[in-house]
Amino acid sequence: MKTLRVPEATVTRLSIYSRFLERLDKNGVTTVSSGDIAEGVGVSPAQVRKDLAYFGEFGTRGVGYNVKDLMKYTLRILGLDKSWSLLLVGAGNLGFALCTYKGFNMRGFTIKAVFDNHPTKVGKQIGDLEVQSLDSFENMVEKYDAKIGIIAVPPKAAQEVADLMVKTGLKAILNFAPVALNIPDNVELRNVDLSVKLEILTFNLGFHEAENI
Amino acid sequence: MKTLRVPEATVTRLSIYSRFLERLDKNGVTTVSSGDIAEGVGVSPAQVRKDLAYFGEFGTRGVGYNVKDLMKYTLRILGLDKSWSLLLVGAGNLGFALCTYKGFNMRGFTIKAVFDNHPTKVGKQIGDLEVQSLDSFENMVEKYDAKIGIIAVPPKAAQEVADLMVKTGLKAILNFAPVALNIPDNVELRNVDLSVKLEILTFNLGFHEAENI
DNA sequence: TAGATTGTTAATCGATTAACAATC
DNA sequence: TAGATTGTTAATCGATTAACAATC
Repeated sequence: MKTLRVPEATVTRLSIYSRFLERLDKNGVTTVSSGDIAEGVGVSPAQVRKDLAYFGEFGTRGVGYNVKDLMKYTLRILGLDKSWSLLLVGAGNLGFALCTYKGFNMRGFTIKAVFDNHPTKVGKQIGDLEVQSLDSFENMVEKYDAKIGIIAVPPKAAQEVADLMVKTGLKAILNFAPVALNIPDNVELRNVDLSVKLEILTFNLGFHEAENI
Repeated sequence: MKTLRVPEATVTRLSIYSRFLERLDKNGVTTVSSGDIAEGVGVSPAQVRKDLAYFGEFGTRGVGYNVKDLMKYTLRILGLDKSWSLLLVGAGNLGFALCTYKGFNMRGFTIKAVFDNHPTKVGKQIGDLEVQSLDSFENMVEKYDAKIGIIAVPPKAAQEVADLMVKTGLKAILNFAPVALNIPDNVELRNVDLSVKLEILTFNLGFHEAENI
């Protein structure tokens, strides 16, 4: 069996191509070349073709790719041909923003329940969800057959929440708390760190200034 | 001159080491080895030493690193030995969450002004900031000597906001809108894409299932 | 001194880029 | 057919890992 390991960078770009293709499709574009995609998302045409080649042959030489087809293929590859139930822990401002974030729904993600252990938060309404105590977490995992949890609690509480998610059988965690979590290998973990990218910017700003001296 | 290009991955990790060192320092730890750091943030000891070696020799053989010193060095390298003024455009839920996000302040970032062009948003209070119309953007860039802008508007409005930021002289942009922005080379741009990492998770979940068949 | 740990070099690994034959 | 564009291979580039001399 041909089990070529797919670089994570390729998956990241695939997600971006996929969204770009949705936009083209919405605008009525029917055919697209690797060069068009490359220009639209800011990579090289060779990169686009190489990335797609990990998964099959989707284009026609001399012509390009059918937008609707390629869009569907990329969505399927990413696992987005079905919808995903998310459980969110942390009903602070970030949790609230994530609950109402349109970008998730547009890609087939639905936050089914929000949890927080702070007494002032429990019972609060966020959109059409009522914030629940963590006591009901396990029940909700079952009820919604959830596989993915989102952590949006302060750093100190994050590991405890992660442990709960692992214990209750979630298979993947998206962590917004700026700490390194300890998680068994069979659970997927990715971190979104809101300030790291900002620090890359300040690093680069400082560096450029230094070069001018 | 020794101008070794620093990989962006190294800068990213440096930001993470830096925060870990702050935590150690707060806990009263005075000395740390590359192995300790590696374990704390989930990389290899060799990686830690290699990353630091881009910037100098900060440790003592046989001993390790002085926590407080290394913390200060990493902060300085990242440009965080001074504070940074941020201008945020987009007073939706995400903008609100970013305004109140503690993680920024803890690293020396302060959002000085929030902007939105929607009539229902202008004048609204977010913490101690009043949402302003974009008409005052240029004035605020000057007033706060801002170098960095944050975009937290819907995808369709993002390019227009980016153009304004470039025109008014900002040097770096952190973009939360899920679109590829067109920006001149002399302005730094980084994107935080909230759903891409989620899609890496679903990709990996699907892939693992397939392997079991 | 013996043990520990750094800084650095060389080896390995992996990802990107360039080039081009295949083919519509 | 001529022009365009894919899929794929080979070459290049860059980052990570392993190993170890230096040295506290």
